[in-house]
Amino acid sequence: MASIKDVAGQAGVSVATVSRVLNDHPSVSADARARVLAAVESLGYRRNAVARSLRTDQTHTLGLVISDVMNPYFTELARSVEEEARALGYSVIIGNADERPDLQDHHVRNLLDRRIDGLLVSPTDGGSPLMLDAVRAGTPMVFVDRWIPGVEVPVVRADGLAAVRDLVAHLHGLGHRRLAIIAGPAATTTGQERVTAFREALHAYGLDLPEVYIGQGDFQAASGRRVTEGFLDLPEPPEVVFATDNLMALGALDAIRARGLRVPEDIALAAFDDIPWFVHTDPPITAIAQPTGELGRAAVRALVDRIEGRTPESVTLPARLVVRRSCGEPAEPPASPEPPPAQSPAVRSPVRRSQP
Amino acid sequence: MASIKDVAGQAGVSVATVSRVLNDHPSVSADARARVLAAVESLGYRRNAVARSLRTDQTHTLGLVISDVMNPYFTELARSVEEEARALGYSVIIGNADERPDLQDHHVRNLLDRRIDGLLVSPTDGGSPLMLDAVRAGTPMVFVDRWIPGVEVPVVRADGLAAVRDLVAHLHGLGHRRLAIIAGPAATTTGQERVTAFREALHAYGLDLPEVYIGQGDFQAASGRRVTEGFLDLPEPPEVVFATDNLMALGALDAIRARGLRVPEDIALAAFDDIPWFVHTDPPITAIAQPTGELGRAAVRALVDRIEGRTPESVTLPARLVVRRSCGEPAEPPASPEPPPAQSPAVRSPVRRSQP
DNA sequence: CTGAAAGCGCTTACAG
DNA sequence: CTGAAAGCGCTTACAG
Repeated sequence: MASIKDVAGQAGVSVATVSRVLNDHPSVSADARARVLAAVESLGYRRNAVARSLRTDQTHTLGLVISDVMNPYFTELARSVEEEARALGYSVIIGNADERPDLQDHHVRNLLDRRIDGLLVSPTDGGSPLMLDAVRAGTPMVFVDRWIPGVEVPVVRADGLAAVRDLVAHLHGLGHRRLAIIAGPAATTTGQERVTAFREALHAYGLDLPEVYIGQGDFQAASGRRVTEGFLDLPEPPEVVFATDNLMALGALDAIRARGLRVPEDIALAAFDDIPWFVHTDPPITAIAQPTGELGRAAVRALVDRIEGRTPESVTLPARLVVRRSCGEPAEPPASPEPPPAQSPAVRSPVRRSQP
Repeated sequence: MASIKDVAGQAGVSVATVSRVLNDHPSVSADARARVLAAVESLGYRRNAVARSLRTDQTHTLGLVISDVMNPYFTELARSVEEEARALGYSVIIGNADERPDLQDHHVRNLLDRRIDGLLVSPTDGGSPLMLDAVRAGTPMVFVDRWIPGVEVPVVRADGLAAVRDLVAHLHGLGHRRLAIIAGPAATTTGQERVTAFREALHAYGLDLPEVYIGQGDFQAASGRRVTEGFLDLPEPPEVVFATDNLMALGALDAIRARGLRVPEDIALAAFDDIPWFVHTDPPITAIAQPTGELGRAAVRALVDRIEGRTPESVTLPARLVVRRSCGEPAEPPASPEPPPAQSPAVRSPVRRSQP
């Protein structure tokens, strides 16, 4: 592949001059510039980013380590991250941890070796020595969605507290009293927070969250299936299952369907994270929606701020409840024989509901 | 960040020796090795992959340019690609073209500049000059899923012909005669092939595929919605809509639902590409499933073969029909005069069907 | 087994 | 405005 030296030779100038026109440096004569450009064209020259990075000590690349690409929530997050990064002149390399700490470390190591300018991570665990070292070593870093407590790194995330409270209010209003939750890994902040928020919201209604109604999942579909089967085997099964991510909700649906039970008649289902398919499942699933695109963009901005010497800020955006039919229809008609605004006519028109 | 020079200093050896132990070169004394390793540890040294790549002229990185990460089919493809690549000692950088040729070129350019060792692409169009140049320049390349006719590059893809024929047989058996298709971009091979396969299968049953029943989509949900609305506005709407990817099927569902119509009673729906959610949509959707993971892995193997000097081979794997309920119930019970094995009893047990 | 040295392809003060 | 030269952090023949 042609190098800058070849271009210089062809254009009859020094490599310094070639470099200058390539980098839009002002002090280059129009004539030299023209000759260089012509040589670039005729040689099909492409700048070697590897050499450039070595010399300038910047790769203009961001690393993104997410817990699971197959989870539509993270897919969307990754997409918005790449978009914003591109807009700011960076590319991004995605590392998929698949909810495995060892894989997460593999990717962090790889990304660090590649000298990415900064790292965006949604930690799968409480923080490996490697990750902690990276922070200590001064690697520009920002946490998205999940974070590691006690580590001095900006966090960009959604606060689901209010939405979980709304959800519990909705469920309580529907007459449900035995509510169960499929939790995420205790080592993740989202895994813990969602359970805590749920428990507190229940307490506000004088309800308890007994241990047997807390199933330990790992944010993957199979665990949602397993936990739900356990719930259904209970002498007194819950009336509602709240899956703390969309994949576990899928698993829960699988399990419920496999027993020949119906949602919401036999058991209600709600999920954290909203995805387009929830509008079309049978029944449409009530979910807590995060401002995913916003989160991704804000995270990139924070990281780039940090990289470029500005002061990055943590960002917390609210999540919101999207009521559909998987928890049952409201018993009380508002104002008239029918359902209240939030879960009324629009319920039947899911398309509109999911795109407010 | 500590460099190899720092390590050499600390260990009291030359940088050459450090490099040798780092690369497991045999001729290093046990003593030197130990001192180097100790220095690496105490300094927290991490090899600079950028410098290494510049020197060795290989990045051990594969580029993957896909048409749309948000499409679960491609997400899974990307995942399997990364897995196989990792197993073979490569990392992968994903470029999301979002079905936009300009974005596709952006990523190809970026990847080429980064000197990736090889490129895996699922082309969004018929081949930009940039892409063609890259092939001509000898960039190791393999096409996955879609390809560019006339270009000498191995192709790894699924053949949907037989599955489309099975689908049409299924639809015909259900009594449907007016079948419409939502096509993908004509510039993509999959966009064309699926229409052709569908038309030919229809002919085999003496059915026609009139122009008005061919809707031009772009593999994105919005186009599925738009095209389906057009179908529904026809004086004589089709009895079946076959969406040639899962996102357009989602859009079609949206459009059908918005009119208050039911699937399959008012209109039947089938899709190309199967995804886990199709089991739980209302109704479960009949789809053509590709061996996605296999495709991703085979593509990586072909590309790495090419990179490492072996002769890569094109691979074509069969897709298969997965019958669910979105096209209607078989009129006749199996075992008797009607449906062939492919669409019999299991139809009622979608969970099992999707996980054979 | 070990080290000095060249060189990968760039960028960037420094002189002129 | 332009070029010679140093140097980024590695690897790898070449001598010894």
